[in-house]
Amino acid sequence: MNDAPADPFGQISGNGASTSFDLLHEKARRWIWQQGWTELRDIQERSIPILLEGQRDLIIAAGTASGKTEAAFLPIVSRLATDERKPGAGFEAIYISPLRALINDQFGRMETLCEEVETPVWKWHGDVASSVKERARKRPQGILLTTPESLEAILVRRGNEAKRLFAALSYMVIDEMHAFMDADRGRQLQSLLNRIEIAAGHPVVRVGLSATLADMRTSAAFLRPLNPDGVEILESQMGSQPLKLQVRGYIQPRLKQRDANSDKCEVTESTADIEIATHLFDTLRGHRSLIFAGSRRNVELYTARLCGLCETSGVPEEFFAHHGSLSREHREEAERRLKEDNRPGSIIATTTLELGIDVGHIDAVSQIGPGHTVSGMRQRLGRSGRRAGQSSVMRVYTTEIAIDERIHLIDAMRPRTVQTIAMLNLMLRRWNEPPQIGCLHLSTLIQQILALIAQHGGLTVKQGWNRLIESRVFPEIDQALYIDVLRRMKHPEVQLIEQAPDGTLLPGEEGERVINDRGFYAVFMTPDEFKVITDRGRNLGTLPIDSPVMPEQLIIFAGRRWRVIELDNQRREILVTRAYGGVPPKFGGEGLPPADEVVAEMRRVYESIAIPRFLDRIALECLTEARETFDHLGLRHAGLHQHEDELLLFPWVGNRAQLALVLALASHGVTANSEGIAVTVQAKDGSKLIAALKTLAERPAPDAEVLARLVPDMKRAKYDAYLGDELLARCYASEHIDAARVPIIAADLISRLPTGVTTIFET
DNA sequence: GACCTGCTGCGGATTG
Repeated sequence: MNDAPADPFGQISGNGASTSFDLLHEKARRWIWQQGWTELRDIQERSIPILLEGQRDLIIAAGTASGKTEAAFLPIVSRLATDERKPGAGFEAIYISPLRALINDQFGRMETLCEEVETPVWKWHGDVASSVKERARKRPQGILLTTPESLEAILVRRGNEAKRLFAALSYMVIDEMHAFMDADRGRQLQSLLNRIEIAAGHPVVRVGLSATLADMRTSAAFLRPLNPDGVEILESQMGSQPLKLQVRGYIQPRLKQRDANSDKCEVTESTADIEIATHLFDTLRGHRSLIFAGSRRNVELYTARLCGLCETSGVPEEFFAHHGSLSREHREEAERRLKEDNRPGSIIATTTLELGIDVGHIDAVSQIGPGHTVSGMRQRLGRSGRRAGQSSVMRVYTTEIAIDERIHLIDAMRPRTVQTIAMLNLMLRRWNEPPQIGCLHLSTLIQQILALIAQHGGLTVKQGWNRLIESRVFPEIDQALYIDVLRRMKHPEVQLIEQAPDGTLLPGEEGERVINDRGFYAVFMTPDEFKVITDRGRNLGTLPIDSPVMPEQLIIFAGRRWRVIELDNQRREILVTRAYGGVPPKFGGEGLPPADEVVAEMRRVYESIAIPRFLDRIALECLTEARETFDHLGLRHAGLHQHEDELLLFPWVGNRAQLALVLALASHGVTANSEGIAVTVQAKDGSKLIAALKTLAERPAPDAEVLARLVPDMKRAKYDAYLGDELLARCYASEHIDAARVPIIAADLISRLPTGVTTIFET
C-alpha cells in the first residue's frame, strides 16, 4: 500500500485495471502518486467517472476509512482544473460539515491536493478570522469548507452578494450526511442547498457522504427532494473489516443504606464502576483507544479513576476527557495529544468523538452501557481498526444490579444487557434507525421564512411557498397549514412578520429582533435546565427538559424515585416529593424505551434460546437470568404483571407508541409511567386501567393532538414558543406521538391479560 | 432519553 509506483504517470495499479485513474487531471494523478498510493479504493474508482461528468447527484455510502472524501474531491478538483475558469468569478465547490473540527481536519488534507491543482481552498466558520472571510468574499474562487450556519449567515447578511458568490458553483458536498437527516438542522440544510442553487441560477451537483445511512431511498430523497430517482448511489463493497466484539457484564452489589445512628459513612463508590475502570486500565494502557462513557458525568468519573490508576501504578497519564461542557482548548489538547504523537493514549468521550474528528489510529473502542442508537454504535465501532488488515475491536460494558429479595422486577429482567444484545444484533444485521417520517418541523419553517425575508429584503407568500413547500423541503406541510403558520407569525401577539400593502412579507418588530440575534443562524436549541426542588425545599440539582414531565409522574433523580407535584415554567423549577415505598428500578426506569425495532428485538432476545457468541461469562449469566425472569413472570403470554403495589404493562413498542399509550391512559384518568420496556400503574388503579384499555381497544384511535395537549410543556424546538397551542400541539404530535397504534396496542394488552386478572379488576 | 452541533458586526481599547 505504501510502495510508490515506479512510473508516476503510468497505470496506478499493477494489473493496469484502473481506468478511472486515467480520467483524472494530470495534476491530480501526480498528487495521488505523491501520496504513495498504489491503487484507488473501490468507491473512488466508481465515483470518479460519475463526478467528472458533473451531471448526476451522488451518495457515497462507505465505511469510515474508505476514502470517501477523496472519492468526492479527486474528480471534483480534476474537473475544476480542466474547466475554463475566471478568477474571482465565484466559489466552484462547497463542502458542508456538521462540525467545525471536521472542517479544520479536512482543510489540512485538502490543502496539498488543492495546491497541486492550483485551486484555492477556504475555511469559513465561526472561528475563522473575519479578515480571511473578507478575502474569500472579495475574490471568491475554488473550494469553500463551511457549516450550514455559516452559509445561513452569508445568505442572510449578504443576500445581495449571493449571486456573485455562487454563480460559478458546480458541486455541493455534504459530509456526515446522516448527522443532518431527521433533524431540524437537516431541513435547514436542504433549504440552504435550494437557496444556493437559486442564487447560482443553475442546478448544482449534490454529493452526500456517510457511513451509516438507514435506507438509500430516503437518503436520496433527502439529498435531492425533487428528483430522488436521479441520485446515483455508491455503496462500498469492501470495508467490512474483521470484527472483534465483546459484551462484558458487571454486577453492582446493592449499597447498604446509610445508618443514621452510625457515624461511619458507607462507601458510596460503586464497585461495578471500579471493576470496569480497572479492566479498561488493564486492557487499554499502552494502546490507543476511544472510550464512550455515555454521559458527561461518567466521562469525568472514569477519567478520574483511570488517571488515579496511572498515578498509583507510577505510569505516565494517558487518559483524557472530552465532552461538550469542556472548553474547546481542553478538547483540542486531548485530540492533539493523541493525533500528533503516536504514543499510547485514550480519550474518554460522550458523543463528541463519534464523528470522524481525526485523532489518529485507534486500536480499540469501548462503550459503557448500550448507548442510545444502533447507528451511533456503528459509527463508534468504525473509529477503530482503520488500518488495512486490522480488526475493529469493540467492548461494551453493561452493569446490572445484584439480585436479592428487594430487587425491582424491571432490574431483574436485565434490561441493559438485553438492550445491548438487541442493538448489537441489529448492528450486525446492518440495520440503522430510519429517519422519522411525518414530522412538521414548524420551528425550522418559521426560521426559514424569516431567513428568506432577510435574504431578499421581503418575500411574497407565493415565493415562500415555492421555495419551502413546492421544493419539498417541508413536504408534510399543505397549503392550509402554510397559511396558518404565516397568520400566526403575523398575529399581533407574535409580530414576527408584517405585510406591506402589496402583500410582501416583511419582518415585524419581534422578527427584526429574532433575525438580528447572533444566534439566529442555528436552528437547534440549547435545552433549558429545570431545577429540581423537593417539598422540603432541598435543591437536588438540574434536569435538562427535553422530555415531557407531568404532575403525578415519577422521575428518577439523584438515585431516588420522586413524584412530580408541580411544574413551574416561569421559574424553571420542578417540585417533587419522595415517591411511595419500594425500591426504585436502578437502571430500567429511565423513561421512554428505544426505537420500535430495538424493543421488538429485545422481546425476541427474551423469547429466544440463542446464545450470542460475544458475551462474557457474567453477561451470559445476566442473559440467562433475564430469560428466567421473563418466563417466571409469564411474559411469553401475558402482557401485565402485578408486583406488590404496582402493575407492570409490557406493550413491546418503541418510544412514540408507548408515549401515545401513556397519554391515552392519562386521558382516561389512569396515571401511567414509562419505565423503559415497561409501563407502570399503581395497583389501586387496576380496574380503571382494564376499563380504559378496553375502551381504547374498541374506539377509533385517539387524536394525537388531543393527547399532545396533556403534555404541560410541548415546546422542544427553538421557535416553538411562537407557535401557539394549536400549531404547537400539531407539531408535537407529529414528532412524538404515534396515536394510530393505540387501539391495536390496547387490544393486544387485553388479549394478553394473565388468567384471573380480569375477574379481580372487573368488579 | 443523553448528548451534540452553530454564530455577525461593530465599538472601543491596546499595541507597534
